[in-house]
Amino acid sequence: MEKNPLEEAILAAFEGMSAQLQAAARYILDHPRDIALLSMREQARQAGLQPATMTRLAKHLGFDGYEDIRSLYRAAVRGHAPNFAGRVREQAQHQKLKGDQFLAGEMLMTFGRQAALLAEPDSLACIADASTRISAARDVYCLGLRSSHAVAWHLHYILSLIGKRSTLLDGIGGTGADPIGRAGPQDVLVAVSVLPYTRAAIEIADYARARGVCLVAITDSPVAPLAQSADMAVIIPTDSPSFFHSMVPAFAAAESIGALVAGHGGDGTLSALREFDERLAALGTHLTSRTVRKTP
Amino acid sequence: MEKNPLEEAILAAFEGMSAQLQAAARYILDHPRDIALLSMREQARQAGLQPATMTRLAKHLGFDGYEDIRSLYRAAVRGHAPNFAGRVREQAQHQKLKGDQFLAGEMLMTFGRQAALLAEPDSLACIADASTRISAARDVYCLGLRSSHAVAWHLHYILSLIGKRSTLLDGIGGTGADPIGRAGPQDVLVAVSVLPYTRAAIEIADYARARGVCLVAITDSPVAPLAQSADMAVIIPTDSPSFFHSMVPAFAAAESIGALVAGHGGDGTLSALREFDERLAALGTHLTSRTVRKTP
DNA sequence: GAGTTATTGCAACACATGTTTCATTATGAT
DNA sequence: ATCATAATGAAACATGTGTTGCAATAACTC
Repeated sequence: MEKNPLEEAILAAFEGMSAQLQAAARYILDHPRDIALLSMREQARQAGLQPATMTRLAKHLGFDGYEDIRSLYRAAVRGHAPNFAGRVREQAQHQKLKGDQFLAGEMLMTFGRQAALLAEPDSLACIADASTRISAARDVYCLGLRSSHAVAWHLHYILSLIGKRSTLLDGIGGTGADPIGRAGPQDVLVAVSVLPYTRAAIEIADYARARGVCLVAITDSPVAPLAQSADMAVIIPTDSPSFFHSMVPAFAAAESIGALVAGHGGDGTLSALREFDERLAALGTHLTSRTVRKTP
Repeated sequence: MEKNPLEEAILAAFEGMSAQLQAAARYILDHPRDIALLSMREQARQAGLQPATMTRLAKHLGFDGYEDIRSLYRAAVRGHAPNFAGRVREQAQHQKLKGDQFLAGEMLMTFGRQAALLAEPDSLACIADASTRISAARDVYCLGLRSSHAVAWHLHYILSLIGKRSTLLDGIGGTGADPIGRAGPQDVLVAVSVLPYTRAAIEIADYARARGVCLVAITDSPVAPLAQSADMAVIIPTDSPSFFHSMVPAFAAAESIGALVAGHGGDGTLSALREFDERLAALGTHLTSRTVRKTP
C-alpha cells in the first residue's frame, strides 16, 4: 500500500466522525498521492464533498487547516524514502536529536534516498553502459578536479586493482593533462564534474573528445556542460541538507561502475588481483593481523 | 534519475533558448517531482526566476501554458510505483534484468541500507563527536591510504574549503608522514583504514598518538587496529555485493563530519568560503555558465 | 551608430485557493 | 414533541494562482 502519513491517526478517530468527515477521511486514505498533487477544492470535488468538510476534517484531526495535511502528503511524495527512512525519522523525533546529530542524520537519510534514485532502471542502465564502455576500452583516463577528485581517484584505484590500464589525470606537478595526449578512439575518458564546474575539467574533456576519445561523464544534470558533449552521462544528484553539495552519490556510482568492470574481467581480473596481493605482500603493505596490535 | 516526461523535448530545444529559459528548463530537469507538487510561482521562487519565465518556457516548448507542464508531471508522479525498491525488484524479475544492472542495483540498495545504519543514534553520536574534536583542534591531519585515500582526501578538501588548517598525509614524493612531525596535543589526526589495513597508516597513527595527537578513526570494526588505539572511532560498514569492499559509507561519514565542522564555524567559515570563491574567481577556475557552451 | 528584434522584469488581471462565518438542517437527549 | 447541540451547505473573504501586456533593456544586424 502507498505511503499514508495519517493512516493511524485517521483509523483511530474514524468511529467518532460524522458521515461527511468519514467520507473525507476515506478519500484521504484511498488517494494519498492525489492529496499531495491536487488542490483541496479539487479533492472535495472528486470526493463529492464540500470544501469546508476537508478543512473540518483537518481540524478534527488536530491540525490548523487542510494545508497542513496536504503539506504532510507532499513531503511523503517528495521524500519517497524506503521504509528505513520513516523509522529513522520516528526515532530521531522520539529521541529529540539535537543540532549536530540531527543534521548528520538528515544528511545520511538524504544519501539513502539518493542511492535509491540511482537504483532506478534508467540510472542502472547508464551505469551499466558506462562500465561496458570502460571494459571495451584499451586505456581509461579518470578525471575529476576539486570536489570531484575523490570520485575519479576511487574509480582509478579500483580499475588499477583489477588490472585495467587506468590513468588519473590529476595535475600533480602540472602534468595533469599530459597523458591524454596519448589517447585515441580506442580509449575512454571518465570525467566527473558537478557545480561549480571546473574550467580545466571541461577543457580537458573537450580536448579528449576532439581526439576521438569516448567521453563518459558523471555529472549533475543532463544539460551540464559535460553531459552535453559526452558520449554518455551518468546523472547523479548532489543535493544536501548541508552547505556542501554532496559527492556521495557520484562516489557510489563510480564504485558501482568499477565493480561492474571488474565483473567483466573474468580470469584476467582474478589474476590481476592475485598479482596485486602478491606484490603488496612482498612489500609488507598490509597488516597480516586483522585486529588489535599490542600497544608499541 | 526520476521520471522526466520532457527530458528529450527540453534537451532538443535547449541550445535555442535564452539564458532565463535555460535556467527554467534546468530547474525542471533537476526537480521533476517538485514540478508536480509545487505551484508555478513557488517553483519560480525556488529557481530564482520570474513566474513569467516559466510560462514562456512552456510556450517555447509548444504548450499553451505552464499548467500543461505541471499536469504532465503530476501524471508522471501519479503513475509512479509505490515502492521504488520493490519496483526495481519486480522489474528485475519481470524483465530479467541482465547481470550488470542487477549487481549495480544490489550495490546501490546496499549503500542505502548502510546510510540507514549510519543514521542510527549511536553512529550519529560518533560522527558528532568526531566533528566536535576536529572543530576544537588547532590543526587537522587527514590520513587514508589506498582505498581509503578518497575518503581522507574528501574530508581534507571540505575542511580546507571552510578555512580549517588541514593537511593531507598522502605520501606524494615520499613525504607522507613528514607534516605529522609538527603535530601535538592540540591537533587531531583523522585516519581512515579498512581491511586490508595498510601498515603505513597504522604506523603513522601510532606515531601521532605517541606525540599526544588526538586520533579519530574511521574504520570498519570496533576491534580494528585503528579503533583500538584511537581516542574515538566512527565505525562504518564496508560490505558489498561486489568483490570490492565498499568505501561509500566511509565517504558519506567523512562528508557528514566535514559538514558538521563547517556548521561549527559560524562567521569564520563564511568568510573562508568567500575568500575561496574570490580566489577561484580570480583564477578563472570555474565556468561561469551553468549550462551548455556553444560547441567549440 | 542606428534600427530592429528578442528578452526580460514588472504590474495588472481574471480566476482559483483555503478558511471562516452564518443560516439551515439533522440528530440526540429528555 | 421539544430543546439543545452538532453537522452541513453556501457565501464571503483574503490571498495565491497562471497569464497577458507593456515598457525597458539587451542583443543582433547592417
